[in-house]
Amino acid sequence: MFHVSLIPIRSGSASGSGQERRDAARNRELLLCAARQLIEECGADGLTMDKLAERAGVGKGTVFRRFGSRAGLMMTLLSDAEAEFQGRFMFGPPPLGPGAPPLERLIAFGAGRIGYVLEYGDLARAADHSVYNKFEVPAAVLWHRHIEHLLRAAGFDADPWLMAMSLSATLDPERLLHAVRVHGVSPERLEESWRQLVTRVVGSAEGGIPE
Amino acid sequence: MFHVSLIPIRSGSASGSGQERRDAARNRELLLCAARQLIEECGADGLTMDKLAERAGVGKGTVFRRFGSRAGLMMTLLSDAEAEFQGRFMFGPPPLGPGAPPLERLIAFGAGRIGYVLEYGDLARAADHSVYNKFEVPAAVLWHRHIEHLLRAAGFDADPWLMAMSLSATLDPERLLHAVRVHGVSPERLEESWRQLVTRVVGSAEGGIPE
DNA sequence: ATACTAAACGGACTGCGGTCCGGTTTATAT
DNA sequence: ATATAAACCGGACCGCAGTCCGTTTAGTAT
Repeated sequence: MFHVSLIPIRSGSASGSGQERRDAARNRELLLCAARQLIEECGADGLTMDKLAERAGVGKGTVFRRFGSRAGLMMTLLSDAEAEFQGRFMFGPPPLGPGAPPLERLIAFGAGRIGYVLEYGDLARAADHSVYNKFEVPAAVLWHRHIEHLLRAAGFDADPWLMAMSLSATLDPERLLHAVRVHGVSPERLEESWRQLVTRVVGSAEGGIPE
Repeated sequence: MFHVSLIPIRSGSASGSGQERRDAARNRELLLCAARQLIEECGADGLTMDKLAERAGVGKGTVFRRFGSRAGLMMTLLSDAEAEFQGRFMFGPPPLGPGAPPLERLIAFGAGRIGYVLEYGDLARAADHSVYNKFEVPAAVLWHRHIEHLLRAAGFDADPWLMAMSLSATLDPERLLHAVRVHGVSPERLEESWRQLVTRVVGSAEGGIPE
């Protein structure tokens, strides 16, 4: 398993030019630690930026300088899991990773994403809840590109970009969680419906070449 | 064109038991009028509940008692257009209304919805932006049921409920507007991609019976 | 050690959606 | 006309995300 430059999730660690100042690093750890504590106590939805600042013993400005927004904080908290998932579908073993036929990979991608969303629940939803351009977040762009690429590889040649958007919409955390929590849909049912969807979309097109 | 009981969009007019009090009716009109003014001046996103209350010359509490929330206000503002659209796809002429084969109706439904969203833009987005259960709004439930019904009629028998959810996701105002405004996608491209999607989903299933 | 600068800090402040409750108005019954 | 109760009103109030700016601090050059 490589650790080559995945898509930068967030300024999780000392990246960019120069070093990170000591106090900044200390506060970052303090904040992340306090955030995990609070989420355990109140749930992701119960975490407020004020409580976080107070718990970590820093000013509110510091919280926002570090994470930019509430959604940014949530992304940072998810960044490990996210990087792991990215690693799996980009470099991992088939059928999720390269080596399987595109359709198989699409099916596995959806299943993986469904599992991810159900595992992290509110956290994933809160991370998506950036008021504007939640579609331009690096991770989201990567998923979109990945789906688009698999569609092309599977021989789908009618506007793969838009079709990838439609497929991404299906995997939206808010919708998935709503189906599961409000309507009691099982993860297996979600996966099966996703399988139906992508299978039919890719269609009886020749099936594409494994890669 | 019938005016039989469509799905109640919002408490648009004096519904329910008894009469609406005079002052209440007056204030409702004042508020709707002021809201339209403000949207013309500042756009839907620029409308705040405080500004609205001030402009209408009523207290803030009155605004929320009337509409419940910001999203509720937006829905009320859209209720005429919404009722008209509902009337068209439920009772209007084919291919949107009954009489055409299910697949044709599905295609027409998507096109209609795309047109609707693009026409009302931010207003439609703001109406959807109810923090919780934006999926349980009566109008949304109706669309979902309609799609599900058309899927069944078209011979799709593998979890039409979830598939309707996926298709609804594609028509989400936020996504559609993002594609158009940020990526310059044309309405025609959206419609064509929707056509591809539903055609493939319904698949080479026998095609269903016109109804 | 000292002086200097850029970065980080903190908390008061703003604007927003939404709630609450004591006072007021309207319709109805007498 | 008068009493009564329910519906309605207004605006102070709350919690929250996000911003601003005067102050402090960590590294660096001398």
